Amino acid sequence: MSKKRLFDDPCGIARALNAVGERWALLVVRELVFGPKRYSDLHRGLPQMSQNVLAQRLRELEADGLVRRRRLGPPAPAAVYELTERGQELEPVLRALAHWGSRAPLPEDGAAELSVDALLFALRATFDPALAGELSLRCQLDVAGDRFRITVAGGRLELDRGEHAEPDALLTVPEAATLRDLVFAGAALHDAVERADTEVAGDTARLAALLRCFPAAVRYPAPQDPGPPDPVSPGPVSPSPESPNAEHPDPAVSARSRRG
Amino acid sequence: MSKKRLFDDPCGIARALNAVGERWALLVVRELVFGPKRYSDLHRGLPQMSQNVLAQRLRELEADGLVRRRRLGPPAPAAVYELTERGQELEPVLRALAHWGSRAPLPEDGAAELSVDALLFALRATFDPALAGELSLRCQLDVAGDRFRITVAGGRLELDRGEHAEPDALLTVPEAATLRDLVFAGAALHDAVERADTEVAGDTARLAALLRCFPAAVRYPAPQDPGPPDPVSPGPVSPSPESPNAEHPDPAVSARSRRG
DNA sequence: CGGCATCCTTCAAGATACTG
DNA sequence: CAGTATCTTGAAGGATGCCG
Repeated sequence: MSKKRLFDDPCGIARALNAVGERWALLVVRELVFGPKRYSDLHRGLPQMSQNVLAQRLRELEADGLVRRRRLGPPAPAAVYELTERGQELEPVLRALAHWGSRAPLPEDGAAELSVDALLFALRATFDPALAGELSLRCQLDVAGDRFRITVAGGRLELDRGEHAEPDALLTVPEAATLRDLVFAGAALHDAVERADTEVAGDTARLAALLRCFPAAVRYPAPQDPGPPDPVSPGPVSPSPESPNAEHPDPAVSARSRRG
Repeated sequence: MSKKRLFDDPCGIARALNAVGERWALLVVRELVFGPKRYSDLHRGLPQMSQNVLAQRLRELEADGLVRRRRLGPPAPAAVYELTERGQELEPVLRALAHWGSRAPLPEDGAAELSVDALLFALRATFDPALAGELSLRCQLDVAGDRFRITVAGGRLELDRGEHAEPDALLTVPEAATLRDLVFAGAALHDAVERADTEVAGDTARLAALLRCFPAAVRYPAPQDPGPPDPVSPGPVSPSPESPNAEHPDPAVSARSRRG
């Protein structure tokens, strides 16, 4: 029961790091932001994390009141972990980290694949209202069997597990990498469909527009063609000031719920 | 030159943690958000961090392009560390962490004091526009010799190192703990002045109003009197979801007096 | 098979001392 | 003042075992 190593610092940042600053802790939270998961699903989303560390992080997060362990069954004696209210309040932290990290270099020799939840959270964090414009769309998304619903309206994006009653468009991809290429590597929708690993239905024009709403400064290598010339310097220092403060989601756009 | 231990995960959160996820890294960034500092000043702000780790973190942050090492002189052969543009872009991350952590429990047996920069950043992160109302104020702040300028207007707070040309109010405290008690422990301004360790000038009414704009869910123990009963449960789960803090019905703050 | 606990190795963190 | 060198402690990583 070795006591956790804590910062003896009353600063809020240090207190936050005392709860979620240990290695892997925030990635475990990331795997839980879209809903409860079982131990083995957590391990699937974080394959590089050794299981004893996963168990220990879960114990610590539970002791700190960020994660709740719930037993399902008895018919199916499975346990699931879910974020408490306090744990869900970490979403702005994850969002800020993901936004900043989306412009950080990819790890070299990166062989690991994005977990489904990581990819979908990246969409949440890197959605750009300016690129969306007046786009309004309800899209049903199926990634490797996991179903999500996307709603874009009024310059805002909502993304959760679940199903739309009447989606405007459907997108089905066999694995996370396919969607990753569509969104972050500039892969063309029709190419993916022609390779028969992707299915689309409904308003594919607006679906394609949706896929262009996520500007990743560090591009994934394009899957087949070199892609458009992207003048992003890989250097350590940000080359241009860009938009100095594109942070505050203060959309003066009034939400127009279309589609009756 | 041991290579840093990296997450092999293309997720933006993991990539961000590869840069600032190591122990102490974000606290070093915190110490630099208000401007450049020398090595010894960094060490003063983080006394519990051993020097070899500080040197290593600085090397890593510099290698990742978040921190720049700059030589001053030659008259004074001192080196300072400062955040690069990329490093300054971490402020939303720090802000989200500080906001979340301001509701986290204080470390038990906490003997350490807030660093000046940590305290001032806590003001940035926990300022509540709803509590500020229509307050408008330019305040000059002197904490243990460090000078900051605060500007509140239109429900927004600005806080930087520097001086106001024509401040509406002045506040001088000998150490960080004094300001901490005034803001987060509910200490009364006139009591601090009477103990002669604090000096105020100008519009003290609006200054007192400013000090009430920072709702900390986890209250510091009051410095001298037991203070108002604060029903904050130390339990692991947050007792009530939102804004349990009392709002002081003292809206006599809309004055617009001007000090010559 | 899912859900961990245990054992062992490796490497980062922590404390102290020391140098240009 | 601004770090580096050295040593010790302890967490992370990997494998395996156990139990319902």
